[in-house]
Amino acid sequence: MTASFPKGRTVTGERRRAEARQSVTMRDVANLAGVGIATVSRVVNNTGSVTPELVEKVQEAARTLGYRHDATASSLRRADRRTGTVALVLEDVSNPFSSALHRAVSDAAAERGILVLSGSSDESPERERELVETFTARRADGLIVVPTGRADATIEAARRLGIPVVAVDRMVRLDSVDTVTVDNQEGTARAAARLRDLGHRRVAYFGDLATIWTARERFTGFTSVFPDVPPALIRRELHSIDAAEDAARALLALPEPPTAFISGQNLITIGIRRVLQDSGLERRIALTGFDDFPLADLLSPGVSVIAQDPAALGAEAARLLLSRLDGHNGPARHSVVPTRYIARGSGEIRAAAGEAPAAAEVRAPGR
Amino acid sequence: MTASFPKGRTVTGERRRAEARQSVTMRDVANLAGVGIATVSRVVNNTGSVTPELVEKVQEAARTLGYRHDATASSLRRADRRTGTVALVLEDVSNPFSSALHRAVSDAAAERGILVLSGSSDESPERERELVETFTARRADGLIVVPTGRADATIEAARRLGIPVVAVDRMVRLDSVDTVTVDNQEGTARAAARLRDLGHRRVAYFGDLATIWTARERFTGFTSVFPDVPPALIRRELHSIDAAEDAARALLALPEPPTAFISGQNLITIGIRRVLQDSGLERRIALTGFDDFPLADLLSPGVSVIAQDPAALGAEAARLLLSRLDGHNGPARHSVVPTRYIARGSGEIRAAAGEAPAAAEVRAPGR
DNA sequence: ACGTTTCCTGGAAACGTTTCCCGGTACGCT
DNA sequence: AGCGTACCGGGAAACGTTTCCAGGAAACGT
Repeated sequence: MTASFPKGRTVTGERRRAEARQSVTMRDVANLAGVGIATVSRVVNNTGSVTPELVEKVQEAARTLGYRHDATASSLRRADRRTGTVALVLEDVSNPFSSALHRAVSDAAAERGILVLSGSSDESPERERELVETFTARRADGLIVVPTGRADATIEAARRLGIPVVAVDRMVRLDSVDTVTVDNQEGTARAAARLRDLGHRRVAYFGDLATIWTARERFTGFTSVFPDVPPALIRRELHSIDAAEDAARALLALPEPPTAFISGQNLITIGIRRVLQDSGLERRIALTGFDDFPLADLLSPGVSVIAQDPAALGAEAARLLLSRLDGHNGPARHSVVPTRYIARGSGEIRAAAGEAPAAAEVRAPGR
Repeated sequence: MTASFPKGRTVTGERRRAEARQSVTMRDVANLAGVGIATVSRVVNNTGSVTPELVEKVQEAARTLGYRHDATASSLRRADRRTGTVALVLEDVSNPFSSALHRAVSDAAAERGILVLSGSSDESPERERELVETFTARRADGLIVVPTGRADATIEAARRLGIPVVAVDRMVRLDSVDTVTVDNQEGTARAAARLRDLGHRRVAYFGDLATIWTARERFTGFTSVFPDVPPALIRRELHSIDAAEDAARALLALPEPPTAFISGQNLITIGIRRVLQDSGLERRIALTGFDDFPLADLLSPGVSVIAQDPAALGAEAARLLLSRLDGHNGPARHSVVPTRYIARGSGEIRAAAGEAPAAAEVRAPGR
């Protein structure tokens, strides 16, 4: 009895299922309800029309059997081949910017019963490539990507497969993908101009990896206001708090240290601030950072930032993607969401009168 | 020619596919390579053994045709029915604790080529239920859940379907699920004892919703050290920064305000600190929070915390889940990962000599 | 009252894959 | 040389679903 089963058609299947406690299928439900399998499908998806009486019978049967719809089988057969899944490639699921974006996308998707797959590229093109490929293999209905900028070929491949893609936070050269970005240049330029107006001339710029589109944009914004800052005050390729700290320490040791810092990114801002604070300079040297971070307001002085709204970014990306899923088929669209300058103090510090403030002056208590 | 197709077997399929630019299947590859479809499958999964020569031919064909493996069809037919997906139900994808956990799980999964589906329950049992049900419909191979504690029935249902579940951060009453939690009681008790040893007697406790297991545990830890703190100093059901701020303000207005606060959670800690800081009391009244948060060290004084390690939590949860996927079938296991007290200053403030410091004394400049 | 349309239902054919099973070839052993 | 074994490859049957199609009953119009 346990060894082998007769070769008969359905008998084998049902026996095996019963034996192995396999999942209960539409056929089981159909049998119990005494209807055709097609009817069960119609009831489950409540599509087509079926007599209320039968609906009740089917639902009853499904309930007693503990039937669970199988989404994979469904999407395999379904005409549109939809899986009800969108995939999200972030830089790092755990950083605040990414995760706020994640949340916004997730919410927009959930509203339509769509699930979100996600992964972290860690700024690595290979990893991005892997993720995009896995996601397309999983037949995600659409892709939202924060592109590293060096795996565009893979994104294009996904596009050619007919999967809609929207690039978020960073522009991408392909003309088949929607993008939603932030006005990086404008925001940085505005913050820079503000420092200029406060009398700052020696303004240091600390930026992220130049492979990152936003980093380049922000830097451009900076140079548009300070076209001839000495190269010694410019550091790029900074991608961690530690790197930023080292660089900041180095600049402060200069004979003519900067009177203000502009940071192109979160972690850099924190690194600079930490060094400033360690040296007791946080009230003497101005600091403005791109991208807000939690608790920036609790520090004293508060850290002024050019805030972007990752949730808005995510929501807009989701909107674009969902419209594609709804069949919209126009040319690529490019949304730009505005930044907002938040004055908290650190960006409102005036330049000291002299080019290089005397040490004594520097150490004076801030208030 | 465009209207209808002859009824012949393969012809129809191929024509249609060509016409509609459908995805290319194994059959297409098999045809081009001049092999059987089974061989293509073997090559793609590199299982079984097939002549190097044929492998080459198949890969060549796959390449020229741009063949993409279809994971949904694959998992449908596959004997183990694996989808290569685990699902993660968090409280909120975008909060630092959740997202760090997310990241750890994601990394462990990625190592095995497993993808992660995620969703936010927002502490709502209905939402948790929905998520778990959707995930099981999607046939996720396993589930990692931060349970609200009020949707256990659904979790049990998933378990009965044979899907391994691990509950993380919070205990769950079911004996079919592995759990990994933090030593909430012990950690809180230790921090409380420390305050007691610094002379504090009027210690306020601010806790999260009592429906949350961790909140109850932490509170228990607190009362074990301060069994008879006046009820006025105890606030629970706090779940946002704002709520914590209001409560903190109210307590400070008391004739006998507390000399120390213990916070059961991140946002509460921040709320308390903000109020303390607004009142210039951050150096007079002690504050210890459960769960670390970024920049806690940059404030001054730094905020002392009972730190948990969400990444470790996630990694352990992933480990437990993956072992189940690998076939481990023992009874439920319960991991407890330790907390760590981080002294940064705010938790090291001594109690003032008098029971209720005079107003003048309180307002004196901190330094 | 009869033809025609509409509606509901069930059987069966896909969807793209894995896996079972069997035929065939090559090889090793006696 | 003959036999057995091991191995490789292909055809076809699943997996659980949706969708096509056709049949039958009911409703409708004249």
